[in-house]
Amino acid sequence: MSQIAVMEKKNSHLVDQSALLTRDMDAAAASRLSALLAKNLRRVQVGADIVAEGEDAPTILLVLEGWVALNKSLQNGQIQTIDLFLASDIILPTSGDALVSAYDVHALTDVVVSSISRVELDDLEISDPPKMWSAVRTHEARARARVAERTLRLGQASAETRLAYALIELCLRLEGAQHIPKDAFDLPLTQQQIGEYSGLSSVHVCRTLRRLSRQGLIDTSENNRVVITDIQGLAGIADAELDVLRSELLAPDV
Amino acid sequence: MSQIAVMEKKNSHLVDQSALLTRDMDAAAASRLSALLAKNLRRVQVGADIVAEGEDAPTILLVLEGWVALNKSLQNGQIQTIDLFLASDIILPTSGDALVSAYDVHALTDVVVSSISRVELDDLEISDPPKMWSAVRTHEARARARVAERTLRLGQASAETRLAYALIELCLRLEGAQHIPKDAFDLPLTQQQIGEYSGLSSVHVCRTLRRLSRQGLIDTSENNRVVITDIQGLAGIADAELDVLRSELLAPDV
DNA sequence: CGGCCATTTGAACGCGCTCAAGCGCGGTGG
DNA sequence: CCACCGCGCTTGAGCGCGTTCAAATGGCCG
Repeated sequence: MSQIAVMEKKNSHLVDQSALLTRDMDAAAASRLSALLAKNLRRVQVGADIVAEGEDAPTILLVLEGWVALNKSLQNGQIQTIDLFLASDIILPTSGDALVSAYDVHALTDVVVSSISRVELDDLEISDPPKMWSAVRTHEARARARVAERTLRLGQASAETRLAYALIELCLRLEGAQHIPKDAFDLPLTQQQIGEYSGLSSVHVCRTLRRLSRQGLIDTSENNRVVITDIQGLAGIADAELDVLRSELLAPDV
Repeated sequence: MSQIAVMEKKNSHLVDQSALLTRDMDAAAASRLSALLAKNLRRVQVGADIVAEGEDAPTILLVLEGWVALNKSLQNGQIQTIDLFLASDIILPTSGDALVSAYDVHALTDVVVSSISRVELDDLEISDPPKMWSAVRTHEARARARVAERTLRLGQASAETRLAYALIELCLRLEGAQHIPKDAFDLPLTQQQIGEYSGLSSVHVCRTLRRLSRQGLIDTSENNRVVITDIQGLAGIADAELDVLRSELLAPDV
């Protein structure tokens, strides 16, 4: 067995995440795409940038494992996290000009990603039907819904509401196939990073989390872990309805 | 001439905006799509909702004339404008479930729109190559860039920066084909609505606009009209570089 | 044990909000 | 014609939420 073949075997469970891209493709096209993704597999350590702002960026970036933040920052260094991505999510790091990234794509944990560059995409397009874009559109619709809900609260709601919402959002996104909220989960973000996500200072994140915790809504005693003890109460503070939110954020693949 | 034919003639300059969708299609497909858009043409008055939150929504909504706001609101009635759309922009009002809108789509001026519903889209897809999606993706990339830039400032920047940025953004989007910023333009928003766009109260919008005006950066003496008198200065306060921003927001159609 | 980083808590400031009153302008009707 | 609205803009006063600065505490690893 060649070294590459061994590597591909070892990583096969990761590339399986790409099933969402290859679905509906004919077998030949699907295997060509899988091979491309296996070739472009990349492991990135916690805290490193997967793509830096202003760098050349792939057109499509696939998260296979770990947590990824899409960040933008002001000249004074203040960071805002535009969106968070988990395993199986699709990141489109380029804005209009389709070459250079307008964002920092940051590894919040050790991460495994794969990617498709613009030229590779053009090569595929020649031979493969663009069924793939349908999956990309679904993911983009979910991302739009997430960003809109967060923007609403960032612009109009209190710190308590913003944080409660962030927790509810992550809780729902992590719930997976079975439709029960995952009310206890690892949250590999520092309070600083939670603040970057919700537009708050780390100090105020701390205060507000403790307040939620004192109200008996969450339990943060274990480090880097959140237990939601009263999801209805938390959803109330987040100004969210769980069912509605779920249908927005977890829309099925079309 | 039949009445419908007359109407289609009268509206032809509007449907021409759809050239961006039909580009690269073969003539037959293009004319079928144009006919569909002409059939679905709709005029909406200032202040009316084009699509209300929770209603069935078209998959693609095309703005042919006027200004449109994509709004979300909290239970207490507070409104946040997620994005603004001008003539020739494409709105994707559905989130995940692809049927019901998660937004209010609101006419800020008298507006002409057209739309393609999910079923119409499926019908087209059968016969027409999905070249159209390429245009949609381009527009979506621009929309993502806009939302990201605004989210960054909504989360991290002062009222002055947010407002300066909003003006710069609109100024660039209105500049059109020639690459000179349109430094004087009609702004058909009340200060209340500017506040909904930038996450500020109408009172503070007023104060901040006056401050910008006192600094000699803008002139708002004429009602519903903005003249940018020092675009470099304004860009400085907005924490933006005009060239970079332009390439993000006005990316060419691929 | 010491060193480092994240979290926690306190104190004080200030930006942007709310409440409230006044102003300017266009439209309507006596 | 002017009186009278109604709506949006303007300005003032005061408050409160979230910030910054600072110091103390806690947890993890060398």
